[in-house]
Amino acid sequence: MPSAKYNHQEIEQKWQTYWLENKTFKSEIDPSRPKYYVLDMFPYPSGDGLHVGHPEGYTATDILARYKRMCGFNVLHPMGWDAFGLPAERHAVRTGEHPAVITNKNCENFKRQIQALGLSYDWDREINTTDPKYYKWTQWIFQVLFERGLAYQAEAPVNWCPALGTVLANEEVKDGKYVETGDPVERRMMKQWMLKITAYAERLLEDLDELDWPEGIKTMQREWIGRSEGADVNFTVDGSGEQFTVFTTRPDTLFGATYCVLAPEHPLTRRIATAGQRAAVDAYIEAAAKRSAQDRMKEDREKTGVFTGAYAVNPVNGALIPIWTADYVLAEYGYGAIMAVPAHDTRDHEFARKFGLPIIEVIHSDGADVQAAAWVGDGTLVNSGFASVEEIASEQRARLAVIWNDPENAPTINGLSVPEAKRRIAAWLETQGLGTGTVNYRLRDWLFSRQRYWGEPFPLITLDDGTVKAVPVKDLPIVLPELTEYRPTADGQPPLARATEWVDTTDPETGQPAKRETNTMPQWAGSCWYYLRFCDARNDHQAWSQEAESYWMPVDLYVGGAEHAVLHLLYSRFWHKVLYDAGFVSTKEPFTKLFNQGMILAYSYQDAAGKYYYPNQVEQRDGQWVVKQTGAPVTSQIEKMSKSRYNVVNPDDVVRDLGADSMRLYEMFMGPLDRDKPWTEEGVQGVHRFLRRAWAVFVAEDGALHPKIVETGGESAPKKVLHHAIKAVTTDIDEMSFNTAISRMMEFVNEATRASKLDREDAEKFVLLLAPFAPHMAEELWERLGYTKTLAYEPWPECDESLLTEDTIDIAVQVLGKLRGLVRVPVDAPKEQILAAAKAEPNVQRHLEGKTIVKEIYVPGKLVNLVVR
RNA sequence: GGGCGAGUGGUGGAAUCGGUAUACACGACGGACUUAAAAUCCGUUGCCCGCAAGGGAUUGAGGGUUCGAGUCCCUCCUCGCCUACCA
Repeated sequence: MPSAKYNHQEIEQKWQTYWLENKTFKSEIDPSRPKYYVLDMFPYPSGDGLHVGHPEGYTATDILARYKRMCGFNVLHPMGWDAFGLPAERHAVRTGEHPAVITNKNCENFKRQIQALGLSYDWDREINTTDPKYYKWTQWIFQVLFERGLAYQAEAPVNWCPALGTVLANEEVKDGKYVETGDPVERRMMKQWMLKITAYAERLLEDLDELDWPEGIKTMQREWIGRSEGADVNFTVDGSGEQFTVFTTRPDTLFGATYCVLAPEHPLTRRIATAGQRAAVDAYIEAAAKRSAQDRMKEDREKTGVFTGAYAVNPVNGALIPIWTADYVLAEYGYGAIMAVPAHDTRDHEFARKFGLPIIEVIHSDGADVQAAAWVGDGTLVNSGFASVEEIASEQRARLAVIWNDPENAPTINGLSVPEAKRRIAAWLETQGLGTGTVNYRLRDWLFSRQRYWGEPFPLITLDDGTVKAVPVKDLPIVLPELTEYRPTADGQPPLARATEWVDTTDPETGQPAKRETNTMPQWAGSCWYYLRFCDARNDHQAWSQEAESYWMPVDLYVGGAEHAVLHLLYSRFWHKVLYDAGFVSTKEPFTKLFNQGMILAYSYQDAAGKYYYPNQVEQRDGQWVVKQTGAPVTSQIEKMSKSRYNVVNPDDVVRDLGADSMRLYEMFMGPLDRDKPWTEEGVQGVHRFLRRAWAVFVAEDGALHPKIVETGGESAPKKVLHHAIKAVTTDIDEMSFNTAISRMMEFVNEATRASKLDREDAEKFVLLLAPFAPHMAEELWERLGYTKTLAYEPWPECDESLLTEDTIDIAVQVLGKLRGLVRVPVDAPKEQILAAAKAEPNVQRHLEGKTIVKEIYVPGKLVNLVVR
């Protein structure tokens, strides 16, 4: 006997089991059907379990997946675990337990929680980045990069985090701290594996244009890549054979260069320092090295610097300009050296003012006083050139004779506009052999090694002579060795150095002794290509087959948080392009459309002392929030969910109390998917009530199908509302406006509740409409309507437009733009008739009295506006 | 400092192209059911004036374009996120 009440626990359990046992959502290549690949950013399975933010994106993609299946698409909708990472390693260090143990436990918990939400994943494609069967192929891709010369070792200034005992990527450091934990980070020189992402800078930038991604994310990637056009200019150090190159975006201001600055780390800085300045320079370099990135970022960082005592020759006019060293010049960008033009660069201006260096105007703009502030805008070139070489002071000419290819060709750009001057001077520099037009990128090569245990080992060996070789593919994966102690070694070596038997190996080709790499790959590695593995997740011979890749790729829709705007998304695009060049993938870009869901926030309650209270500890009295027990007033605010704020909502509780369908529906109903919005208990209750009302339309008190559902109800109010809903829900899903789609379904349920008869056909169509949103209830109702098979592949209902057209319509009548009445007219009434009816409307007449109509505006089917005087 | 986004009832939000602002939901209030409460159902509900008919103001502030502006343009304010010496 089917139960009468909406028992979400029973229903959800039943259908989740059904889907799993019948592998309802298993997807296989089927060239006869169009494919749709909809992907979630797979989670790091933390020990805290799922929070309500995860299901927001997952529900959105699940709705799309279920909808597309019903529309006849062959849908690929997979899930997996980005399971390497620091928390598991820290746990291992503390307990001595292998990180895989806790990792697998967490994965199981996540899986249980995700399955409890009724998400339609093809679990046969589940992957785990820490599984050797998976990371075998991560290692293989690394070798593809290595063999193409895109992986190299370099002594590089790195972000060393003493608390973690490892280096971090630039992207993982913000304000001198590790973004995840806030531990301070300092600079060190270390030999590291680097990936040459800069070789792809131009393509990573260009191909953004074709992507259907949020503009904000594209902008962030463009800025991260930071392309800037300019010129390399060579300077000689006066009185020594030394030379250095600077990069500038403003070669047009070369005549205004009054000094140069080398980064403290620049190799020449120490070398060119004169005897008199040496002590000061050495002290400055040392201080700069010690200064943490944190200090360098200080808000009111006053510019500092030291004169080296040396002078450079300005290549355009032979002037001697002092060379300083200062930490406002970054060693990692360009050449770590600049020419300073204080008149036209705010940073140089600030520095010049502080140290009394000359400021020469070379771009003139009326009203701009370059002595007071740098002028960075447009203008006309002044003080920039010579009619002939004779104009140049003889002493300067002598210096120029040495460096110019063509000593008779003096530069002149006076009177030109900025863009024209840039072109002219760049061309002149080239003929003189003093520089070239170049493009620079802010993007740096990707620091790819970590001094950790819980990551992919590098598939490389180093022979005694220093030769680095890739391990043959047949010998992959290089599996992590078992350790008893996961701490770095006493002398600062990564934990893998403890596995001496593992480190000491032999070259399988020559039998020579060799050593394995003790660094591991960063967490990004596994997530760089997981979307490709999903295409062919159980392939033991290849990372993926060409057949699977060409059928499923690219990802049609990728949904995740905006926090991965640059890192993961840029790295993935980079790997994908390398794989494209190597012929392993058929598309230039992996993710056609990207969508960022907003954050789910929550109310938190705090007393005057700053102490937080759980929502159930407070209540509202006369509009003021107070602590229930003490009556002490508290403030309520909307904040990010966090344990310390006592405002975390646990999805397990929601699923247990109100059901997965309510949880899903509520997260979609809260507001637009891409916006941040606060969770409220009343809100979930509200959608739960909607589901109960929907249930009551279908199921009578005795548990049988509700008698109001009849074979033919004729033209009924619910039918009309249903077809409106079909139309709106269909376009809303396509546009990912799930909140409005749900309100349309609510309108139908309200109407159907009121109605005494409901066409069986309409009842069925509504169930199909509801299915992507509340799949458990929909399946249950479908079964109660007499079907024995899942509705997952039933065709999506179609809207009958003829039902939406009305015989009569209401036309709004405005006088001078203000609404004064409504007239009901036949839908095909001619304009004249409508205008006449409008003017005849009593209230409209009152507003026309004593006035003359000067203009009549008629918007067909909408309104009439009468302009009077 | 720079970039992006957002500001609409008591609350979350809706309004496809410039065309009836406030759909849908929450909350609140009133009623039914109940010994009572919860749950459920029905009704009312943006603000001001008015018994009503109706009128007035209203989408962060101010200005503009237009027959007509939440929507387009300019100036400003507030909040959120991202970013920060990149030559």
